[in-house]
Order: sequence, then structure tokens, then C-alpha cells
Amino acid sequence: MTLKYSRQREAIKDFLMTRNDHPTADVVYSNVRTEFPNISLGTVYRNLTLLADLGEIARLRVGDGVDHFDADTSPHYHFVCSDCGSVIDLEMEDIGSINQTAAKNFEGQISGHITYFYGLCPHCKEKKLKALS
Amino acid sequence: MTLKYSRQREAIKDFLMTRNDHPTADVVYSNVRTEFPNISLGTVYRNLTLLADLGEIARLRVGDGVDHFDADTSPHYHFVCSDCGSVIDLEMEDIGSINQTAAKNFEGQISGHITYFYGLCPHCKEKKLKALS
DNA sequence: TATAGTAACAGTAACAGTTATCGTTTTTGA
DNA sequence: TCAAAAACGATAACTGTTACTGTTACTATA
Repeated sequence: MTLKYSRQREAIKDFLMTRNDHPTADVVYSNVRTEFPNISLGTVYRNLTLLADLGEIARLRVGDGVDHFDADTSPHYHFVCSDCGSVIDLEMEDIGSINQTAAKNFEGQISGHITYFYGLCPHCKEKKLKALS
Repeated sequence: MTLKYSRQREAIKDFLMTRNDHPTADVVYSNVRTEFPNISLGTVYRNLTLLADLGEIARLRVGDGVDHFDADTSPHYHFVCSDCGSVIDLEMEDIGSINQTAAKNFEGQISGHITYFYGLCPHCKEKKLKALS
């Protein structure tokens, strides 16, 4: 099954690359529709899955029951706001050593980890501070 | 709305306490049915959510699209097998300092993190070794 | 210990996110 | 330019979960 070009797939990836807020399939859908009014939600899901399988984008599962997608496939961590649910990139030093920490008392083989941080995003933190003062 | 005792809820929690493999709602359902043949799946979900809200059990989301439940609410980390999907407790030293690491270049407030490790569980690792030899 | 108020129940419908199906359209290599 | 097949749009189906509704059972008070 050789890959075949599709304008829709290109538009989906192009859209993702303009965003750094990790949109969901639905957000991708409603935005790509401005360029392709007839595009199907199924096409969006199919291509997001395909692009993720190809490693061209990353699929993020942050526990809110909805998949998020990220055009930035470089290894980095995410923050999820407990108030507004927004997903934000974190610039932080490497913590890959936790794999070794976990492997110490484990008979299986650890090949990686998924980590995301939660709390209040800058915006919601500010809002809460104002509400208290 | 004061809490009221229910035999079904007790059975659900009792069942969870006998297991350390983090069953899903469906597994809880089929097992509690041996004691309560008429119990509804809705009752299982309602009570798992209630118990989790009360902090008596923990809800685990490990990215497989299904919620797992754990009667052990003490802080500990989990391992998810990429082959068989089993969820296993890890006994490892504290890595809570990664919260501070993440907070260094972040304007918001970090109150915690979710981490799970993945790879091959002891059983699947063994199986793979045998297949290669 | 009878009773009234209401939490919890069983059964089932509804819901959200996602995946699969199917006939049609696009892409692409010859 | 034409044929094979990948990808499409439309829509049905599926999965895990939540909400609704009339009934049951728990519990505080009399």
C-alpha cells in the first residue's frame, strides 16, 4: 500500500504546524473546513492517525478523554491546566533518567515513559489571584 | 446529600481490594456479578466514580482509552506493557523533584504530574526472548 | 418497630469520540 | 490517457461512559 498524495492531508498537517496549542480532531476539522468545506470528519481522523503512524505528528493523551495532536515531534513535556484544560509545551531540562530509576526494581524492560504536569496555567493562575484580592 | 450504605458499593470496593492488576469497569462488573447477578453496569460506573471522588480508590488513565481502577491510593507509579496492555505497580524511589524541574521555566503553577512507564512486562519480555532463541 | 424521606438501585437510552464500511473521486505510474 | 488503487465524503457502527426513570432499600425519627 504505497502512500498517495492528498491535498486534504497536506492541509491538515499545514494547519497543525501553525498551532502550538495541541488541537483536537474536532478543532482540526472545523479549521480545515474553511479551506475544504466538504472535508469529512472521518478524513480528518484517518489522516491524523496516518500522520501519527508515520511519525510526522504526535498524538497526545492527557487524560481528558480526547486525543490532542502536535506537529512538534521533538521530545518535550506538556502541562495541562486543571481549570481550563489547555495543553502547553514545557521547556525543561531532561528527566530521562527516571527510566533508569524505574528500571531498578523491575524485571521487565522499560523503553520509555509518558509524563504530563498539571496545575494552573499562567492565565488561570492570574485569574485566581485577582479573584482572591 | 448524605452518603448512604449500599451492599453493591461495598462489594465493588471489596473486589478491587483483592486485586493488584488495576481492573477496568467492565472487569469489575463481570466479577461483582457473581455475587450480585442483577447488578447494573451503570451501578458499577456510578460507584467507581463515587469511590474515586471520595478518594477511597484511584482512577488510572494510561492512554489505552479505558479507565483502570486501583484500591491502593498510596502514591506510586505504574508500568503499562506495550504488548499485552497489563498495568503493573512499580516500586521505585521518589521522583517528585521533577515538579520543580518543570516549574523552573514556567509561569503557571505546577501542582503535580502523571507518569507511567511503558515497555515489555516481565512475562512478554520472557516470551520475546524465547521467540528469538 | 413502623414509617417517611431520599440515596441508590436496575434497566435502558443517550452521548462523545473514534473507527469501519462503501460507493465515488483523485492520484499516479505506465 | 488510462487503469489500478489510495484516498475521499457520507454515514453507520462501535466503545466506553454518563444520564434518565421508575422502583427498591437504607436510615433517622417517632
